[in-house]
Amino acid sequence: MAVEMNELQTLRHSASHILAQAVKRLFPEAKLTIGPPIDNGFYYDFDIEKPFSREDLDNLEAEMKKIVKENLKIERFELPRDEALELMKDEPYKQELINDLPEGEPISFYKQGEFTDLCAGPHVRYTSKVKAFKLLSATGAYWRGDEHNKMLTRVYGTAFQTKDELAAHLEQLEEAKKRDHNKLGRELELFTTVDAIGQGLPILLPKGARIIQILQRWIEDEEQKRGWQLTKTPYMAKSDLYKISGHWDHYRDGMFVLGDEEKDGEVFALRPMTCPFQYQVFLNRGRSYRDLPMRLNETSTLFRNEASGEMHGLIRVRQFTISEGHLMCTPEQLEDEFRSCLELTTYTLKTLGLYEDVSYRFSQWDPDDRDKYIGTVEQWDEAQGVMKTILDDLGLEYKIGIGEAAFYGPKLDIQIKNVHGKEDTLITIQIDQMLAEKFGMEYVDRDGKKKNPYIIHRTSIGCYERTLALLIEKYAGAFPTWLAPVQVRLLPIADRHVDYAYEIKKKLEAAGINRIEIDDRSEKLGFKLREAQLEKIPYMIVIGDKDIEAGAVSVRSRKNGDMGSMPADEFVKKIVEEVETKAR
RNA sequence: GCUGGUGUAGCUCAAUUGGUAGAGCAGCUGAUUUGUAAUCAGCAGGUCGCGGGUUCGAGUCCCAUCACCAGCUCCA
Repeated sequence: MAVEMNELQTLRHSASHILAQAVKRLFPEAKLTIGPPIDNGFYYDFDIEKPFSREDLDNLEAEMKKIVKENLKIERFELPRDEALELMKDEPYKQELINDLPEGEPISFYKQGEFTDLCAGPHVRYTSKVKAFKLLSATGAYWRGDEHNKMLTRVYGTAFQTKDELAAHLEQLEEAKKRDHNKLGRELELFTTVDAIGQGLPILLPKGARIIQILQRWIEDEEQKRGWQLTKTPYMAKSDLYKISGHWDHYRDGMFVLGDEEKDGEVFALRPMTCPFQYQVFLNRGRSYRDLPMRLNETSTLFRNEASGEMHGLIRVRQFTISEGHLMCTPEQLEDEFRSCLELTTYTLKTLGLYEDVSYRFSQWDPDDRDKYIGTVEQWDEAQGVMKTILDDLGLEYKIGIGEAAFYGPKLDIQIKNVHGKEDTLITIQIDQMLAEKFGMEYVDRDGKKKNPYIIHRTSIGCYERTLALLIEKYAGAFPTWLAPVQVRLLPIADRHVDYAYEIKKKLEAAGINRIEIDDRSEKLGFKLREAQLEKIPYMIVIGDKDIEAGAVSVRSRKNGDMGSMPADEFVKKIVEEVETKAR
């Protein structure tokens, strides 16, 4: 059965076969596995003794060009299972794939010149169709995506209909690198890392910390307005707590455990999630249905012992701070409360300018991987059923992620792609009907009976580090004025203009605009900034005799260029409005 | 954790086959007082990621380790 593919995907698929053919010519001992088209190109995985170097890739690319020039016809044929296995007798991975094909499924091959590959197709008809391609990298990848399997060598490449499109794509990859938060964030002095502190533990420098402070104050106030109560709970707890929650059994590898269980009577662990701590607020006294919904929020620092190869800039770290809330409610309240959690995320995403960049994923459990989860099949069916009803009522477009659920319940994950196209979860809203039972959380209902509340786990803005990373990439470091770590830079032309610059600074500060730099050479406060930093500042104000005479400022904006001279008060009014409306 | 790559001054990069570590920008000091986001001069700055080894001699070769990058796996 041929897989659905558009023209470009078909072209890329054929490019991957040409790559495989080139590999077989130059490295005959290489074993073939699979080579599909992907979002921006294609890859092919090979089992080979020594991974390909960049030089190998260049040689392979040259060989591919030859194959294209040879203009080989690409022909499809089918074989019965025994003949298929015989044809692929030197290709163990292909044999495995053949054996996995269900009975009755046709076993198809594609042949081009001396090269034949087991493949469902489709393909272009001649190798000469694949004119514009490039091999990008060689990395490791597990056979069938399973870390217990052998690591293969994966070659990534891309292909386009025309050379111009290819060139444009490669150019775009270069541009993306310039926006990469991990590079730009360091250049702009938002964060840094230090060998002696360790992996996944970034230092937020003053400018980066300031942005996070602005975000945090904004979101805490917003949550309060929407009925969320702030809590502050401990950063660690005895193992007892995690044994109740199930973390000890299901999340142990992800935790930093302090002390030795064998030697010490008590063992502590840093918290990887806020849930079990915040539940204690609910448990503080007996609860009635009148207490519900109870919306608790915390700006919560979490610690997760991620595997060493996982850390990445500010996107994946071992210590992070998240706006994490837990909402206890009755079954009747669940849908409305879920909706309001979603509305809050829509509001934050729209304000930040990320709304149009996200997609939704309904993350469900994997019934075949029971060890990963607590609860019964019935409980999961119920929780996922409730969530599906809510999502469908909301008319939300989502894809389904099997095996992406939390160990205690299904999630609505709000996904976003970074500048390299890699997807991560920015925000999550989860429905949990299991932990309340484990923790003995109950409320007395109207009918006098004790019941377990539903719990919604949710974040409003995600974790500050990751959100900052995506904002850096979204704006290429040129943050909207309300977020910019430097909003205005004042540049007095001569010493006699310095006093006036400080007057302007005072005026701005009185109006709440307080991220200001003055280039004051007489006081030796002036400093040069790298170009990369300068062009990110929203406003530069040049001050000279004419301005002082007129009580004006000469404004140059990042967005609109030279805006000429305007009364100082007018500029203050303008920038205040821009900040208050959080204009982008 | 796995595969591969990288690590020289705050940043960006140099350093023949192993033979005394260089430059620009940033920094400091001084001069300049200027109309639209790099004014001029001088000075200083490095146990070449850290630790071993080979060698008369290591930034260059070998081993180990840490960190960073890409990808896989895993996840907010």
